[in-house]
Parts: sequence; structure tokens; C-alpha cells
Amino acid sequence: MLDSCENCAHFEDSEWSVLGGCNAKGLDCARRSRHFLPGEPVYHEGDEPSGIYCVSSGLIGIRKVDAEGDSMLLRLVRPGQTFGYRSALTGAPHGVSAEALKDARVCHIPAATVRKALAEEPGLLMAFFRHLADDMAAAEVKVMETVSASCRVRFLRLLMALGGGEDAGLLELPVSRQDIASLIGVRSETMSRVIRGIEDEGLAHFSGRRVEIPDPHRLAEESVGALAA
Amino acid sequence: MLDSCENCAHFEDSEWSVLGGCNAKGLDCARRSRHFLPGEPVYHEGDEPSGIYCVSSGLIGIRKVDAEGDSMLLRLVRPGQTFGYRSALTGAPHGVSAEALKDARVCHIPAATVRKALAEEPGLLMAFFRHLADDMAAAEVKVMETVSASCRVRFLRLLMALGGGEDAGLLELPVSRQDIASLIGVRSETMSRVIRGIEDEGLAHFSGRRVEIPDPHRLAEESVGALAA
DNA sequence: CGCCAGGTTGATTTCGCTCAAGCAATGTGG
DNA sequence: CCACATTGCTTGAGCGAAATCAACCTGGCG
Repeated sequence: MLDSCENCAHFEDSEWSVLGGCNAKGLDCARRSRHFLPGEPVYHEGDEPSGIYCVSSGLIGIRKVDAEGDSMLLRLVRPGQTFGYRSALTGAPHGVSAEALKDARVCHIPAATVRKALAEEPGLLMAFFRHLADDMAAAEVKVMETVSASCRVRFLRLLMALGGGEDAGLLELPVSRQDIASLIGVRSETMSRVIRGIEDEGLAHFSGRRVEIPDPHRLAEESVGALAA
Repeated sequence: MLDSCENCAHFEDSEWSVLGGCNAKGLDCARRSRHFLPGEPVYHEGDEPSGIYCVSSGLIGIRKVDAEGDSMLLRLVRPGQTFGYRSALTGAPHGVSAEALKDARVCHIPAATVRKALAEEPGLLMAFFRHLADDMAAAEVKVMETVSASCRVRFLRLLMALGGGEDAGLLELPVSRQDIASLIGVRSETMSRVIRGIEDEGLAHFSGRRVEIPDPHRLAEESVGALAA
């Protein structure tokens, strides 16, 4: 059983790691792994929850569309992370949609199995609570940034976040520029201009989805604020 | 014991209602009620959590300050609602601050009591999970609105939310106009202008904190989008 | 080959911010 | 009781960041 949950490369980081051997076994039997093509939806806003999802490879995007019909990319879900747990645990319909952003393999754990695991292992709910608390903190930061920081600064911060925190001189944009734009809440035309501006200043070099950052330290400085001078 | 938790006017709506009699009793003994003056802080960003708070009267505001130092009012907490539970349950420092917005009475349930109640009544954690899920959904909507809707529309929607959903022809702004502005992420000057515009169109009439809405239906129509005509 | 989605660029407009002043209500100390 | 500061709110003038509208380019693909 090489591809079991316990042998999953990300098992230790996931909420499931709190489960004891017996329940982890049940998890393994009940789960179904499925492949998604780029753009393919996992679930839609308003759908009834059917369980919890776990990304084993690829990339998943969480979207929301507002009353006027325009949609926004709220966050990315990377391999090893779970999603859809909020509705699965509360029973309320999904408030957001999820779709594959590149070729992805996703495990699905049926609601019945989740309920069983929750009942037998109290720590599991706490693990999901922590996950949700982290997401909430990120959402609060996003609200703050959206109102106070320029789109240039928001993009620089996103670059830093994608770069893995500190001094990664080279990184790959995980999604299309349109999606990047949507992620920071700007139009794609504006995204183009911002990127061009950054390119012209030599802060970073963009070719396709490859981004080269000659001086990560300088980029970090610029991303803290709109210091004029 | 007239002012016990079970007799609290809001007990049934709160997370504590899942507790059986015996635990509710413990809750009652351990809690400490305290008065806060307007502007007085309950806790600050970065503070270590010391328990869960419950508003019995008045109004509490949840704020966050960003890197540049400017703060924003993220949400309001009304009588009967709990706050501070996120950090209390995860153990992480508070990511936001809380302060009284008007004279308020707030109960504090110490961390030890919370832990005990959680251990004895598994449903309690789920109740807080639901609360957090609701807050998260609201935060997601806020992100969407902030990027897509004009400040005018955001304010109209806030009015509708404050009005209690549908056709309340008269309502009272719970906080100062500065705070209203902060709540929807605009400058107070802009807030003034938006209010004046709405006043001039006869959509609503403002005097002090009293708002009169002659035609709630029309207001609802305008708040769905920026329909140009 | 023609089409189309993703991306870039330019011209123009608009919304909300900034800076600056003014006003009413409230408080405060002499 | 008055001179004065303070706080909350309003108004005006001007500016600038980002949206909008409109081409246009590019590479991939049927």
C-alpha cells in the first residue's frame, strides 16, 4: 500500500496526523483519489457538502462570485492541504467554489467517514479549528491590505509570500497573470502595468511564469510600504 | 441568582447553550463580569489569550492595525455574542484587538474553565467552529465587496445589514461616523460625501446617528449594484 | 489558415484620497 | 462666565491610482 495516507508525503503536516492507526486505516479505505484537469471544478458555490478534500498534487483555487457576477480568486490550496472542510463540518452549503488550477490529484474523504473519525478522535476537530483560524487570520490581513495598500505593494507582498518567505532569488508563478490579478483584486490590465513597472525598475525580471529576483532584500523593503522619498 | 448565565437574555443563542446543567453551573461560578468605558480596550493585538469574552450589554469593536500603523474596524460584537475565542482555543496570541465602542458589560470566562468545559462537552468546540465559520464567510464577503463595490454601495449594504435585513424604516447607527467609515474601509471625508449624496437623493435621511429610510425597497435595489440606468 | 485566449499597451475617465479650512458641540481651566 | 482647546463632522480644491474602453499582438490549436 504505497499510496496510503500514512505514506503520503504530506501526512505529518495534515490534520489527519492526529488520528491513531486504526482510524487512519479507515481513512485510507474510504478515500477516493481523482484526477482533475486545469479549470475543472471540484465543487460549486451553493453545493451541498459531501466530504473533505485533500490535495495530493497540483494546485486548487478557491473562488467566490459576488452578486454582480464577477468572480475572484480568494486563495490557493497546495499539496498536503485540506479544503472543503468548513461546509463538511458545519453541514452548510459551500460558500465558495473550488477548481483545479493545474493538473491535480485530489483525495475525497466521504462525510460518513469524517463523522466517524470526528466522533472517535476529538483532536481532529481542533486540528480543523486551527486550520480555519489560520485562514481567518489570512482573510483579515487581506481585508486590511486591500483597503490600505496600493496594488503594487500588494503584488510585491504576494511575490514574497510565493517566494517562500525570505531570500529565494528565483520563483515560478503558480497561475496565469489573470488569476494573479484576481488574487490581489485588480484588473489584468493593471497587473500588466504593475509588472512592467517593477521590471523597469529592475526589482524583478519576468519571463512567462518565471520570476527572477536579483535583490530579495530590496524587494522586501519596498513591500513594507509606499515609502516615497 | 438572577444574573446567572442560564438566565442571561442571550443564553440560548450563545455557544454555551450546548453545555449541560452541571457545566453551565461551573461557567457561572468562574465568570467575572466587568464594565468598560467607551474606547477602553479589552485586549490588544499580540496579547496572550486569557479566556473567552461574552458581551452582556453595550457594543464591542474588533480592530486591527496594519504594518503602516493605520487601524481598521473589522466587525462589531453585540450583546449575547462571544469574542476572543479564537486565540483562547488555539493558544496563539490575539491577531486583533477588542475595545468597547460604548458603555459595555462583558463577562470573562477564564481559560482553565474553558478547557474544562471543552473536555467534558465535545459539542462546545463544534459550536465555536460554527461561529468561526460564520465569521470567515463574512470576511470572504467583505474581501469581495471591498474590491468590487463602490464605497457608496458598501455603505448602503451596511445600512441594510444594520437595519436588520429587510424593511426597517428607522434605524440607529451604532457607532460614530468615523468608525462607520473605518468599517467599510474609507476615509471619514468620503463618508461625509457619500452620506450627503444619499441624503440629496432622498434615499435616506440622516440626523445625528438616527437614520430614516422612506423607501427600504428602493434602497435594497440600489445596494445590489451600481446600475447606471 | 483563421480563430481565440492570454497578455500588453495607450487614451481617457472616475472614484476616492490628500490637504486644507471651517463649524458646531463639548469640555476645561482661569 | 468667558477664552480656549479639543473632538466629530462637513466642505472644497486638486490630484493620482486604478478602472474602463479600445486596439493590438502573440502563440497555440483545430
